[in-house]
Order: sequence, then structure tokens, then C-alpha cells
Amino acid sequence: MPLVLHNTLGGSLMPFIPLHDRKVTFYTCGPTVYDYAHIGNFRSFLVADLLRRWLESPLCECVGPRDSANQGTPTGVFGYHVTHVMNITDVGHMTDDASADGAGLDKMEEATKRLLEDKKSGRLPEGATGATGKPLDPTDPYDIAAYYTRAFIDDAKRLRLKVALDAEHDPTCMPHATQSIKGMLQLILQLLNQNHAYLAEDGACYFDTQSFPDYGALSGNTVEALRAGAGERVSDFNQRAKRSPADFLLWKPDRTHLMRWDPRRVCADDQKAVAILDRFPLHEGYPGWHIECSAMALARLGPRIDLHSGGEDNIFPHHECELAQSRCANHTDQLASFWIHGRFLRVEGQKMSKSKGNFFTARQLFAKGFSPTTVRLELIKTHYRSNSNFTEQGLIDASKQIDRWRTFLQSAEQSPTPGVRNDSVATKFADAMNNDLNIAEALGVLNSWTRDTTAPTQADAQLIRDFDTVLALLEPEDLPTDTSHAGGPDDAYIDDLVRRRTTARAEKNWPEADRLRDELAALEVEVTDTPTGPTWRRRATL
RNA sequence: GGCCGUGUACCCAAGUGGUCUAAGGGGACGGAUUGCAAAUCCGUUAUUCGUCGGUUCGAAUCCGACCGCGGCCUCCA
Repeated sequence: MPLVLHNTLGGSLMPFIPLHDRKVTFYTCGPTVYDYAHIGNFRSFLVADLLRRWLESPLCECVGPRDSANQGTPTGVFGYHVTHVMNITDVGHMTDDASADGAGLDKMEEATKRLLEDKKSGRLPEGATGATGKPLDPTDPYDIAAYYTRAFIDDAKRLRLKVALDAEHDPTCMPHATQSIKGMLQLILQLLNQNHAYLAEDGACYFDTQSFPDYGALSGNTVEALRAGAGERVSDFNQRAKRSPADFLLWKPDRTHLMRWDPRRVCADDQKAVAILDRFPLHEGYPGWHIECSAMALARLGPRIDLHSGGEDNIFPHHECELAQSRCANHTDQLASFWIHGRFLRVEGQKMSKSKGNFFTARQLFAKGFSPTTVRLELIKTHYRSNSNFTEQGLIDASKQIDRWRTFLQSAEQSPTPGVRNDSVATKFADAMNNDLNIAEALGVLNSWTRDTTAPTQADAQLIRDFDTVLALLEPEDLPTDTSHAGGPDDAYIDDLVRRRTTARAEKNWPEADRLRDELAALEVEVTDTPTGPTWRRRATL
């Protein structure tokens, strides 16, 4: 059964057919870096990671590419070569749409306030540095972006996002918006030149949605419906300058913005661009949100890509607009063959929000003692098009599950028996993943198999390793992930208690042994007695 | 208000017309093991799928209404 994916464009399951033989191009809308990324952000990025890992997996059979004799038919070759790009949005955007009249607070300014507070209260790590390697200056937007970008990449690597691991040796996999301004301007100028964009009275450049009949095809919106549905949230000022309410910003002239560029200077060495600038004067300012992704996808992956992913909130307006710009500027009949959108995450059954106290960044969970793989499993174990429910109990479940698989792998690797590959289990796992990434079913297959295989063989070790190229959960990780068990006992103290308990047990002094175990339990430490002596670990809680 | 999605046991979560008296994991309970525990192993744990109605020989699965939850409707993954 070849891979079938749900395509937001068209709203149905469709067989995956690559543009080129065995190769896949994949663009994921990445994080904005004016705060630490939270688990909801990572759920979305992990959906992309899971898809990418599945495509590359030795269990995923490639099908023939478009416009070939074997289009869509299994080729007997396994594992695509995936070029996956995830951008870093480090341009300071406004907090609300009122910003069009200059009233909104820039998110970078907010970050400045937060970082200054963190610095004062000692929450900022020692030796935090900015964009130039010098100590972080919380008032410099480039420093803020650099600081949070590093934090993001650090978290992403711990969660085993392959694109972040790729970017270590190929930084073009994670392009930065601030380093792609020229590409954005070139796209904007092309759109102006082709009358897909216009300069309004306020000097801002807007995309002309009426010049693109397919506008709305991705989200199911129509320009009329958008106009009808628009409440007070759309400011009058913003609307007045536009030809149509649906038109969206490409370039905003603003000499006061924290991050701003002069189009003439940026495009000075591009004769064609300069010629268009003579006719359409774009003044110093900053780019619209959507154009970033159009430019970065084009620069690294070309005008036509296989896959594009993001959170469900990106469908409209972001992806709708990105698609329109890219298609008009590049003269293509499509930007991405498949648009993949993950649903939102809930926490303990509720919408995640700071006021409810259920808002978690990845690093907060690591600091609380949950391992990155535990968090990874908890975030990927639900089908990507369901609203998954992130819970403390779920983290505990995930942790136990990973332990069991690791134990299985260990005993399989130590087995003297070569064994035979269990093709039936491999096929069931692959069928589940091919069915629109049904990870929950695939994990069910994995669990039934490991439960029923009492004497795993070397072939079983290879098989679970094949599964793990997709799951990325079995390789051990460095623990503890940091030293921030602030207020808790240090390892030496716990070791001492455990040693005293071992002595008491050897002397058959059971009351003392049990008292020490209770003492450890009160410190959230669990002791396990094994044939080779006791081991312990901290219990993590939210 | 408009558009879209969703509701399965104590918790997480598959299943989208018959093989479902509903996979898998956790928890709980019983047993083996243990000084007692933990870990491990074995067993038990939804005649029922938000509510009500309809279609059908047959529905968790299709249709309708209602209730709950979530996303979007100009920069929140």
C-alpha cells in the first residue's frame, strides 16, 4: 500500500506522488524567534519531522514520479531522499493588525521587556550571547533573535528534529528571514511588474488578490466570505488603502521599525530590480509576513515543491497568501503538491494558555526532568490531524513505553540467534504509516510485536532499529539534561542514601532500609533493585 | 455570525458500513516473583462508541437535530 496523505488543498486523502524520481522537496513554516518555542510549536514541527523521517525510512516504498511511465506505482525501491527546509522568522512582526497605523507593539519590543526582566531576576543563563557573540543586549532585535534562535535549535536537536541536525552541516536548511530580504524584494518587484501587486496611497505594497482567481482555494475561503465574516478586528485604516479587503501586505515602509531595509540598497546589484524600483518606489521598511516563506522556499527548493507543512492556523491567511504570491511570481500552476497541517495541541484537556498555567516550553519540561525522547513521544503519538491531549500522565506513559522498547532492543542485540526478519510486522507498521501517517496504529503494531516476542533475535533488533529511524526514540540521551534541579538534592546525596539502604539490606535491617526508601521517595526518587545492585532515578512531575 | 474539524473505557488513543461482544499503551484489580516493595512476567478490566432521532438486513462508522470542545475569518504551530 503506497503512501496516502491528507492534502489540505482539495481536503481529501491523496496518493503521494513525487515530482522527481526518489527525491522529495519539503518546506515547513518554522518558528518566530522572539520567545522560547512551546510544546504546541514543537508538535507542529514534529509532524513534519515524522513525515520526513517516514519518507526517508527503509520501510517506505517509493512510487514513480509525475509525468513518468510508472507514475504513482510502487518501484521496489525504499526511502526517498528528502530535502527539508524550515525557516527561522527573525523579522520583528507586529502583535496585532492595528500595527498598520503604528499603534501595535512590536513583538521584538515585547521580547526586550521580557529579557530585561529575566536578566534582572537572574533567569537569563550565564554568558548568554547575541548575534555577534558579545554578551546579549536585550534592546538589540538582532541579539534577541540570535538568542532565541540558538535556544530553538538547541531544543529542536534534543527533540531530534532531523532538519535541525541537518542544519549543523548545511545551514541552508534553516534559512533566516533577515538574510533573505533580497529574495523577498525580488519577488515583490516581480509581482509589481506583473500587476499582481500595487503601491497604495499609504506607500505600502499590497498583493492584488483579484488578480489571482484561485485565491481562497486552499482554505476554502472566498473573497466575499472573508468580507462578510470580517468583524471589528480588521481596522478601517488598514482597509481603506487597499483595493480589496482581502489584499495583504508585501512591503511596509516604516523608517521607525526596529528592523528595516532600504530596497534600493539591498537590490543595488540587480539591474532588473532597480529598473522596477524606478517605476514602483518602495521605501525603507520591512517585508510582509507571507513573503518570507515564498522567498526562502524558492531560494532553496525552487518554484515547485512536493510538500509544505505548518500548523492548522497557518492555512489562512499565511499559506493562502504564500501560495498566491509564489504562483503569480513564478508562473507555476502550483506551489506545493501537498499541504499538510497538524491540529492544535491541548494540555490536560484544555487550550494551552499562560493564564491557565498549562503553558509549557520544551525546555521547561526538560528542566522538570522529562527526557527529550519522552516529550517527543508524547507529542508524536497522536495522529497529526487530531487535537492531541498533552498530559502529565501521558508523559509518564511515554517514558515507560520507551524504556520497554529500549529493553527489547538491548536483549535483541545481545541475542546469539540471528533470527529471521518478521516481514508481517514490518508490513503492518508500513501500512499504518502509509495510511496518512497513522502513528497510533503503527505504535500498536510495535507494542503487540514486542509484547509477544519473548526471545528477540538479532533480526528483531534490526527491525526495531528500522522502526526507530522514524520514531527516533531508542538512542539513549544525555541525562540529566541540565543541572536545574534547583532546590532538590544533588546526586551525591542521593547516592549516599542509596548506599546506606544497600548496607541496611545486607544486614537485613528491614525497618532502616524501608525508612531510607521512603526518604528517597519523598525526594521524588525511585529506587529499583536489580541483580547487579540498585539503580535510581528522579520522578518527573509537571 | 460564517467556514472547517472533533467527541470511543479511569487516562491517552486506533478503528469510518458486517471479520467490532471495539487495537495498543497507561492505570486499577488478581496471581507469580520479592524480606516488603519497585522492575519484570501471567490474567482480568467498553455487548459499548456525546445525546436524541433517521437510513440500512446490518452503524462507533452514513444522514439530521441538539449539546460539548477546538481551529480560521489579516501576521498565534
